[in-house]
Amino acid sequence: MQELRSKAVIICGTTASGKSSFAIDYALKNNGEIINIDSLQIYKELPIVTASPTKEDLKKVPHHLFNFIDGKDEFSVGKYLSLAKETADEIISRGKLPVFVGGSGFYISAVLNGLHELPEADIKIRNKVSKMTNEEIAKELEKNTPEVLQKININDRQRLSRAYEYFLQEGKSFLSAKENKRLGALPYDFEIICVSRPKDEINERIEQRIYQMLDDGMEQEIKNFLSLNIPEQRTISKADGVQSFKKYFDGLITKQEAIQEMIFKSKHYAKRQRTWYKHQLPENTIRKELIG
RNA sequence: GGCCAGGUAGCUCAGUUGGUAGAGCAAAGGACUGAAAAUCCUUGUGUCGACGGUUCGAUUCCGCCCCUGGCCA
Repeated sequence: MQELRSKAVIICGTTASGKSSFAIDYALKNNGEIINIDSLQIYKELPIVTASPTKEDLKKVPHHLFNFIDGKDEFSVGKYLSLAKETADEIISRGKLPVFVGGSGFYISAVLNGLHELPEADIKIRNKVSKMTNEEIAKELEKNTPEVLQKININDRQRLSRAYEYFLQEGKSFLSAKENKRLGALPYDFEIICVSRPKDEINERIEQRIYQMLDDGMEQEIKNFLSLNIPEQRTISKADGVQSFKKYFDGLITKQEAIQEMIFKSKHYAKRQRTWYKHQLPENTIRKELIG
């Protein structure tokens, strides 16, 4: 006999696809509560830039895991996964439906499939590795676990560094880690809805939304954020628009150029999301084209 | 109207001492296992402004015309 699993829903879609308002409607109709599954809306510092839910949204239906992590703190999919499980279990215990909403493919994959059993990144080791050049890291990997270099491009700084960090922590090849079983997949019966819109429409909505963000006080928000001096390497600092506006504040480019750069970055992000959703989501995903 | 500088990829420009061209950005496709809005990989034929001339051969030299800036009338 198969155990009876609780139901849960994941609603994903590219940036500016309208997934958030779709999700609110969905939650209202299905006795649901919304759980964030977006890697940047997790942080509290940039609600406007990250298009986090508005006060009006929050009034309509309960939202969880939005804008609560301090940008200077380290965060990870692993941490997200346990928070997500806790939150969803609690929602289910109250007889409600968990409705995950967000665009981060990596997080969605973790929720659905779990993560390989391996230790979290160690900040001390990461800081040490961060001082090395790609060539130096590659040389060390070549010496110790040469097979990982077949899989990782030498320019792919992040994966290169992660593989070497893992070696330093565990003394083993990062590839062997991927043979470990996956743990922590959330034990629910998932319905996955991937919303989309024609590409031209997404592009237009991206532009419109950025002008709306400007009206909503994005410039001041970014200024405040920059005054916190959170390192540029942190993901929160790489939210689309932040570095572009920093260049504008520093007098390196015009405001119009900063806006244009932010638009380009957002379009690139949407592109990467499309690729991910096309190839990485499970077969039974419901693909839904939104209109209007 | 005169002089000067330009007109080369969707954009900004480089280049060809005459043998039909290449960067950045954009665009398209792809990868992805605790940093993921991250990180990375692949993809460049375009009447080289139009028309004539010289030449085996012109985007390159010459003439003329058109367009865009700037300066002078």
